Amino acid sequence: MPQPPAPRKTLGRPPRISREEVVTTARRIVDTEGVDRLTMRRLATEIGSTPMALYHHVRNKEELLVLLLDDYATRTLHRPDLPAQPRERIVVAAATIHEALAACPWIVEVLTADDLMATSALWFVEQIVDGLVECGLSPERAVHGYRAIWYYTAGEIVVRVTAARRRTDDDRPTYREQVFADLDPGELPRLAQVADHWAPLTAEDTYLDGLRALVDGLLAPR
Amino acid sequence: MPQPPAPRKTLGRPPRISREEVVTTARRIVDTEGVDRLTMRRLATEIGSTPMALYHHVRNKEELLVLLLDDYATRTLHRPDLPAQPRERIVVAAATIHEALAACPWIVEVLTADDLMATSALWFVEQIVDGLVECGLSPERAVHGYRAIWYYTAGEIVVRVTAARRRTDDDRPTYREQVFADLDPGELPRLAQVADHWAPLTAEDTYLDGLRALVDGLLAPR
DNA sequence: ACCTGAACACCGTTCAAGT
DNA sequence: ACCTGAACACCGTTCAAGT
Repeated sequence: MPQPPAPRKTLGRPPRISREEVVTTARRIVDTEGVDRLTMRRLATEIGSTPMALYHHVRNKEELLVLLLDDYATRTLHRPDLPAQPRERIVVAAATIHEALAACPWIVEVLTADDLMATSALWFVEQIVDGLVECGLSPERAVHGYRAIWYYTAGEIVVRVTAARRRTDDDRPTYREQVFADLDPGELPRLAQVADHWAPLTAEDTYLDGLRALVDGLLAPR
Repeated sequence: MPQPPAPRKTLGRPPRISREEVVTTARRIVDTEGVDRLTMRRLATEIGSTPMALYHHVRNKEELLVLLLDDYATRTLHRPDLPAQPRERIVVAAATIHEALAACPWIVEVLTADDLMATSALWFVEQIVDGLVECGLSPERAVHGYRAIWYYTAGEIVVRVTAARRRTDDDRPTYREQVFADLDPGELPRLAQVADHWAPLTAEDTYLDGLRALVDGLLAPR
C-alpha cells in the first residue's frame, strides 16, 4: 500500500489527526450511514476538525475512497487454502475476491474510481495469472485472461449492486418492467417467451456458472 | 420507450418546452462539454428556462440520464446483418452493443444508473438469447448466458472508461504504478515477471477474445 | 397545466492567515 | 508542518405563488 506523501523528518506543529484516523472514521460513516453520507465536511465534523485539515492527509475525495477499499480488502480478504489443480485454483481465487467485493455495497463508487489494486488483492491476481500459465497459456495471454475475469467480476457487481439500490428507494414500476410489458412477441419472440420469468431469472446468483464457463473458454485450445 | 406520464386531455397553459427538447439539449451539453457539466441548472439556462420547469418533463436527473442513453441507442444502434451460424450471431450481436457503448464516454454514469433496456437494444438481446437456445441451451440457461455476456461487456466498459478518465486529468504516477513498483518477486513471481508489460498488456483491446472464450464456455457441454 | 422566484440544505476545493 | 476561517463556485430538489 503506497504510504503518505513524505516521512516526517523536520519538526513543525505536531499533527492532531492522522491519515489512519481519517480512513477509520470514514469507514465508520460508510458502514453506518452509507457512501452517500460520506462527505469531506461530514467527515471533518465527525473527526472534530475542519474540511481543510483532511486535505493534509489525503489528496482528495477519490484518494480517500481508494484508501477505504484498500483498508476493506486488508481486513476482509484472507487467503484461503487453494486447490492444487490450477483450473480450480483460478475459479476459487476469483470467487473469493468476488464474494468479498459483493458483500460491500459501497464498492461501485470505488470500482469506477480505480482498478482493484490493493496489495492484499494482488495475491489473488497472482494465483489467477499463475494458474492460467500452468494450464499452458503464455504470460501475455494469462494477463489478458485475468483481465477478462476481472471485467466479468466487476461487471457482475456493478450491475447487481445498482439494480439492488434502485429497488430499495422506489416502488414504482422500473423502466425495465415497462419495457417488458410493451414487448411485441412477433418481433422479439424469445424475450416475450421468458418475459414473465425475466426478473426472477436475472435475480438468481449465477456468478459461479458464468465464471466457470469463462475459465473453460479461456483454457480451451484454439 | 416509456412515454411521458400522461397524455394531454384537458387544456391548461400551453407547454413552452417539451420532453424531447429537454433530452436534445442535454445531449448537446454532454457531447460538447462532458457529463460532468450536465446539471439541471445548466440545462435550464441552456434551454432558456428555470431548473424547476425541467421537473415537469423528467422525474429527476437519473431519469434524464436513462432517457439520454435511450436516445443515444436509438440513433446509433443500427441492426447489422447477422451471421446465420448461431454462435457467430451471438458474438456479433454482443460486439455491436459493446462497440456502440464503448464509443460513448459518458456511459458509465448511466450503466450504473440502469440496466441497458433501451428498446433498440432489445433486438440484440433477442439475438443473443435466441442464438444460445439454438445452440441447445434451455431458455432459462440462455437468459443466464446472456447475463454473463452483459456482465462481461458492462464490466469491460466501466473499467476501461474510468481508467482512461484517470489518465487524462493527472500526470502523477497512478496508484497501480506505485503498487507494481513495490512488488516483491519472491512473493508474487508471476506479477513481477509481467510487471513491466502490465500497462501495455492491459491497454490492449481484447474484448473480442474474452467474449469468444466466454461464449465457447457457455456452449460447451457439461 | 405549466412555469417562475426564492429558498433549503447541501457539496468539493482553494486561499490566506495563524500557531 | 499542520490547522483554521472564510470564501468560491457550485449542486439537486421543494415550496408557494403566479398565469
